[in-house]
Amino acid sequence: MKVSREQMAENRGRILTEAARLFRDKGFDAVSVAEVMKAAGLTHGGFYGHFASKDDLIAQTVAHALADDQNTDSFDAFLGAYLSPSHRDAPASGCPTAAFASDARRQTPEARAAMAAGLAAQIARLTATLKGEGVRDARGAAIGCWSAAVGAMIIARAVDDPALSDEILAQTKAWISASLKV
Amino acid sequence: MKVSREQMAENRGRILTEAARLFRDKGFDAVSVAEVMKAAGLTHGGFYGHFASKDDLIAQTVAHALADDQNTDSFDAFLGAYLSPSHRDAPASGCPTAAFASDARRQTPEARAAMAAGLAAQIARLTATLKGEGVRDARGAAIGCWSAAVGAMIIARAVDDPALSDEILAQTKAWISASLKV
DNA sequence: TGTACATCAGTGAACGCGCGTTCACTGATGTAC
DNA sequence: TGTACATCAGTGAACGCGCGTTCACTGATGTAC
Repeated sequence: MKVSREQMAENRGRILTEAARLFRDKGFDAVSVAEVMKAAGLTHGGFYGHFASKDDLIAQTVAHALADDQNTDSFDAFLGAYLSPSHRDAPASGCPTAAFASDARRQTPEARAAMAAGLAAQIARLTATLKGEGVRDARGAAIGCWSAAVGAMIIARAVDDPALSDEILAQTKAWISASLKV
Repeated sequence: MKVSREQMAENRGRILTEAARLFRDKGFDAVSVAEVMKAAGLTHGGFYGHFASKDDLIAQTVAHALADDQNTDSFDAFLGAYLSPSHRDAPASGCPTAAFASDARRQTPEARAAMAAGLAAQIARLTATLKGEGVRDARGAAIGCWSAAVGAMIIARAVDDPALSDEILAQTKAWISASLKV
């Protein structure tokens, strides 16, 4: 049955939100179109009224998830929240860069372009924050810090030894902080 | 037809080598058992004489690929080779940590344990190298450097803007070097 | 404002396809004598 | 050392399954009068 224009826009938004959650949790390949639609409270057949293909959904989800990313805190507060065990243990609602970056390489040009745009925006945000805190070569530091934070999160999630995982988060956090105090 | 014991051992080794190459290039999900066997010059039916399942192959490939990792160079030489465009552009023969870490989260306990063991060994190797070069808190620095190097490689590969990708590698390399000179 | 009807968002059965895995078979290996 | 035969690594057809995608249909929406 047809639904109102507002309802349709809301449905589309819910598909994107649920896709962002499921893709971050399980990866692009392991989540089916039917699973996303069911999570959004719809049936799978209606999917193609909203998106051209699963690849199209992936590209739009990457763009949507990275655009939502904000970090207006002080750098220390941001880093503390990012490299925390609770962020590590909740990938479904966590950083889309850490969740999507590895798979992005194998996605369509549209998805990779969205990734590049989101990354450039995040680097710009971090550069502004660090510059405001008096860090010299703020852009170089922003790129280095962001690489270290994303890398530590991916590695900490890969490991099933909780002590090693905690140590990777804590040591990386300490190392980033120390290198900014120069 | 039956083959000699030596031939069988050689076949098994070739399956693991080809799996390591294909999995690094395309990811675990996108490579089929038949594709691995064909790359090793065999047919898919014989696979289950060597491995219990595809998951078993994944776990053994992760263990095998990470065990082969060595870096006996000076830290600067290692870092220069690691964060190079040529390494970024050849994931199939490149660092297995950068290739497997993100997907490891969703693999079997056996694969995750192999990941943890490989990571612990790599951190120990880097710690020894840095300690030998007079770095204080060598373990903390090793963990921070490794997180940054792996994160930069994953991000540089995710982006389809060559200038941004090159900048991520170069700036991360410079940032790591600078933070070790303190 | 009220009515008639064209539009179209969503439904669910169906499709072709490739996957992981199984299994009856083949024929070279390697052991028992 | 030579022969007979049991073993078993590898083959390739076949399986059941879940996937992305299509499509005829339904019925509420929203427009024309």
